[in-house]
Amino acid sequence: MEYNFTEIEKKCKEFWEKENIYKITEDPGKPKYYVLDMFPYPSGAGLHVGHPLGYVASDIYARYKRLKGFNVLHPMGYDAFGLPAEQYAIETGTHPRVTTDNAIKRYREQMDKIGFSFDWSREVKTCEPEYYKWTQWIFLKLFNSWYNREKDKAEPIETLVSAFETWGATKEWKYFDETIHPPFSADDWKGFSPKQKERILQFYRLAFRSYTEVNWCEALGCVLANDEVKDGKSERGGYPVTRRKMRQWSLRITEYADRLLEGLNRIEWSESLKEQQRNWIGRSEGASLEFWVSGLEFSIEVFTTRVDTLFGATFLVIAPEHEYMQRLITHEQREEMDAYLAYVESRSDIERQQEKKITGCFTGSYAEHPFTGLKIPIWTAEYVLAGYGTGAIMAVPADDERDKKFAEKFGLTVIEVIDKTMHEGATIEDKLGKMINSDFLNGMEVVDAIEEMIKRVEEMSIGKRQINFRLRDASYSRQRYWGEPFPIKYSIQDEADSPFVDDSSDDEADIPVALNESELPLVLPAVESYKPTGDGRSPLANNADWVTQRYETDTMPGYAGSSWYYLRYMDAKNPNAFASKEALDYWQDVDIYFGGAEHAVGHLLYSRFWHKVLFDLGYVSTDEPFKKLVNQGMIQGRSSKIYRTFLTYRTVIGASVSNEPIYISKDVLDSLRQDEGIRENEGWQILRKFVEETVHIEVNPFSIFYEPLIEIPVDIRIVKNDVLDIEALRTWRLENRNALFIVNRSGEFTCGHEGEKMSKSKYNVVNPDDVIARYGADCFRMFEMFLGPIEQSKPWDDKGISGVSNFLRKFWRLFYEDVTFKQKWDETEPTDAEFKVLYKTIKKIGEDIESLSFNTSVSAFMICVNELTSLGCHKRKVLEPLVIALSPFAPFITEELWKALGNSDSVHQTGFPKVEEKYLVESAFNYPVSINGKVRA
RNA sequence: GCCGAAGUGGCGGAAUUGGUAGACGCGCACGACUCAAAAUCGUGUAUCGCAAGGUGUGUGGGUUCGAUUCCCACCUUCGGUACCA
Repeated sequence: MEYNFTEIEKKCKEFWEKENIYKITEDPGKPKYYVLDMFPYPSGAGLHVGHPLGYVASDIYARYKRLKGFNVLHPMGYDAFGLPAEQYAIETGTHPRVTTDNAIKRYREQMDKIGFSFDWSREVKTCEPEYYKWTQWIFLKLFNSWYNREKDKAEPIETLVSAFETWGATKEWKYFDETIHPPFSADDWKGFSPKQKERILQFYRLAFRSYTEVNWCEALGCVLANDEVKDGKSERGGYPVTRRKMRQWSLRITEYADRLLEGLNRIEWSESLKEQQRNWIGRSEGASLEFWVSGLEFSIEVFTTRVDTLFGATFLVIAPEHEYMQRLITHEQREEMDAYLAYVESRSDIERQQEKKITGCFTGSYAEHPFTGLKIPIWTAEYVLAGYGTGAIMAVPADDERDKKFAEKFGLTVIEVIDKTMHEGATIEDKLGKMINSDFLNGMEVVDAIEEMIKRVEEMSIGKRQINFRLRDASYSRQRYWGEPFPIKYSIQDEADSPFVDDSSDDEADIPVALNESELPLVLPAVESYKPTGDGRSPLANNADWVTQRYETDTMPGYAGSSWYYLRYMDAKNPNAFASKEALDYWQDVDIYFGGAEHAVGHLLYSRFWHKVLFDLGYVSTDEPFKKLVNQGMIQGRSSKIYRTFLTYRTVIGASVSNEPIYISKDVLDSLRQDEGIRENEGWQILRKFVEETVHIEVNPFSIFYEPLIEIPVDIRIVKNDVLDIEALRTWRLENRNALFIVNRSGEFTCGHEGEKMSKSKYNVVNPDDVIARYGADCFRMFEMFLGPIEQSKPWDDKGISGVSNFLRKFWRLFYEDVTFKQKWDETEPTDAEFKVLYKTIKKIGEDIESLSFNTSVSAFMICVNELTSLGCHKRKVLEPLVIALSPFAPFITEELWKALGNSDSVHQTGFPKVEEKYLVESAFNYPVSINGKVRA
C-alpha cells in the first residue's frame, strides 16, 4: 500500500476533532506541564515556513510530555491589536477587525494543516471584549496600587491613603523623596482637595499619568516605548522619532528594577537573553554628590560611579535640558549659550547618535570643589543626557574618555589622580591603580578609595551612596484606535486642552477616575476615521459620544494584551475572573516558553513585571511567569540572485555595445572574476564564444568588457537547485523577453544565493502549504527540525527534504508491502539484536527531546529504520513502541499505523515506551559507533 | 567601543566530566533494476599519496599519555547595545 499522506492527514484530523483528543481539563491526579508558544500577530501575509518552527518544536515537546504522563496545557491564540491593521484601515477604510479576522482565519487554516495538538477551546484573541475586559481589569489593579518600598511589594492604593491620613508624608519616612513632592502632615492631607490628593497619588500609582518626555513619532501620530524605538526610528515603519514632552500614561516598572534583575538568576533562559535584560535595566552602583554653585543659593547634584576620582574633577557638565540651566547662564555667556541651546534643539536624536560631535558651551558659572575649594567651571554639552542620573556629571578628564576629549577640545584642566604604571595595557577607564594627587586617598587602590570617599561624603552630608538604573518607566499611552480603551474617565475634560501642554493648574479639571469593575469591558467604539487627529490625540477623540462621556481617548500599547495572555489560557472562557483561583493554582506558571529573541526587552520584560504585580497582590502564586525559555532561530529566506550587465566588444568596424540586457550565469561570472587579467579561463572563453555567436565574427578576447553588474533577486519558484528556468524568467518579467543569457558549458544558467529575511519583495517566501501539499505535514515537521539546532538561525533550503521524505516512506514500508497491499508485520518474538536497535533508539529519542535536540533525534530515527531494514525486522513488538516514540514528530503517519496495528484509541494518548536496562547495557558495548557512541575500550 | 554567541568535509550539521573527529541527511561517483528516464535499492565519498603512511575541527601558543573539548593571545562571522557618567 502506498504511503498516501494527504488521505491519512484528512482522516486523522477528522478523528481528532470528533474525539476532541486535545481538549484538556485540570486534573489534580496528574502533574501539570505548561508548554507555551509566543502567540502570533495575525498579519495579512499569512504564515511562511519560518513561523511554525517554534510551534513544531513546542508541539513535539508537548506531545512528548503528554506521553510521559503529564497533563499538558498547550494553547494558542492571537495578539490581535496592533499597528499594521490600523495603518491598513487608514489607507482603505476597512475596519481593523475585518482585516484581523480574515488574517486569523488564514492563520488557523495554515496551522491546522501542520497537525498541532493545541487545545483550541482555550483560544484567545486580545482584541475581543471578553479578553480585553481583563486587560482593562489588570490595568485598574495597576492604577489602584502603589509600591511599598518598606515591604518591597505592591499594595492596594488604600494602604497608602490610610498611611497619609495617619502620618502624612514627612521626612521621617525612609522612602520619602523631597524632589517628588513637598512633605505634608496628616492634617494637610485631610485638607487637600481631591485634585491635590490625586496629584500626589499619581506619584505612587503603578499606572499613572504625567507630563513627561516621550518618544513621539509624527508619522504614526503616537508615542512609543523605548523598546519600540530602534536607532532613533520607529521599529514599525522606520519613521523618525523625536523627543517631546507630553501628558500621558506610564507604568512604574522602575520600582521593580531590582526584582526584575534578581529574578533572572532563578530562571532558565539563555545567557544572552538574560544579559540583554540586565543591560536594559542597567543597574549601576555609585554615589550622588552635591556641588555648591558659587554665588548662587543652590547646588547641583551629580551621579558618578567613580567617586574615587573626585580630586580629578576639574569641571562640571550639565545636560542642555537641565532644570537649572537658565539660572546658571551669566550675562557674558548669554549670547553664546542661547546660540548653543538653539543648536542642540535643532539636532534630532538620529543626528546626535550618528555624528557624535564634541560640542559644548560654558555657562559662566562656577561650582566649588567640596574638598579643595577650587572653583571649577560649569559647562553644558550634548553628551550629558537629561534622562540619566541627575542630568549632570562631574568631569574627570584624566579618567574618562569623553571628558578627556571634551577637555582637550576646550582647553580645560586635567589632573591625573590614578597611577596606572603597575598595570600595563589598562585603559583609562579601568578600575585599576593607586590614587595620587588625592589628599587622604593617596596610595589607596581604586576599589578601596571608592569606599573611603563614599564614607567621607556621607559624613559631610554632601553626597550618598546611590544606585542608578537605565530602565525608564514604561510609556503606556498610544494615540491610536486599534487597542484597548483605558477604563478611565475624567471628572471634567477641557476639549481645548492639548496633551502637549503641561496642565499644572490646581483646578478641578482632569482628574483621572477609574471605572468600576462592573463597568468593564469598556468597549472600543466605532469611529468614522482612523486617522490620527494630528494634535496628539487618538482617533477616539473624533467620536463625539466618547468625548462627552469624558473617557480617556488614548488606547493601550501593543504589549498590554500580550503581557498576561498566558494566564488567560489557564481558564480562557471565564466570565467572572481573568482566571479562576483553581485554574491558577493548578497551572501556576509556564514550564517552557518557545519564542523569538526579538522580544527580549519588550514583551518578556513587561510580562515579568505584570506577573510580579499580580503576585504581590495575591492573584498568582509564582513570581516569575516563564521558568524556561527557548529562543528558536529565525528561518531566513534563501534568495536567488541573477546578474545583469551590458557587454562592450570591439569588431573590425569599431566598438559595439549590446543593447539588450545580458545575464551572466553565476559560475561563468565567478570564473571571469577569478582572473580577469589573463583572460584565458573558461569564463572568458564562454563569453568570447557568446559574443562571436551574437555578432558572427571572430573577436579578440581582450576587446570584451562587461559593464558593472546589477544583482537582481529572482523568484525562487523559477529556480531549481540554483539553476534558472530561462524561459520562465522571460515571461515573468517582460523586459527580459529578448534578454541574452550567457550559460555555462553544460548549457545551464546558475544563480547566486543569499540568506536574508523572508519577504515578498525578495521573492524568497516559502509557504508551508506548498511544502505540505508536496511532502505531507509529517515530513514538513520533521524537516524543520532536521534543519539544525532549534536555537540557531538558518536559511530555508529544501534540498535536504528528500532525506526526510525517504525516511517516512521507509518507515511505512516496515509495515506494508509495496506492491502486494499486504501488511507486513509479524507477531514473533524479536531477537536480541532487534531489541537492541529499538531500545537504544527509544533512549536516545527521550534524551534528545528532553534536551531539545530535535535534529539529532530525527537522525536517530533514520538510523533505526536503516538498521531494522537491513535486519529485515517487521515485528510488532519492535514496531509498536517505535510508532509511539515517533508520534510527537510525525503525528499523522503514526496515528494511521497505530490503528493499522489494531488499536482503536489514539497513539497520542498512550505512554512513552519504557526502556529495558538489559539491552541498553549490551547495546552500549555492542554498537559503539551507531549512535553517538563514544565508548571506552 | 562594550556585552553575548559561534567558527568542524562540497553543503546542513554530529561528537565536549578530555579518550577511534566527521554520526545522520543532502550533493556527488559507481553499480543494480529499466528499451530508456524517473523512482527505488546497493556501494563509496575529509584530505595528500600508487602504497606504506602523513595531515587535518578559524590562527598562534600552552597544559596533558591524549585536546574539536581546558587555559592564554589573536582573527573572522552573527546577534544585541551604545555619548548611561
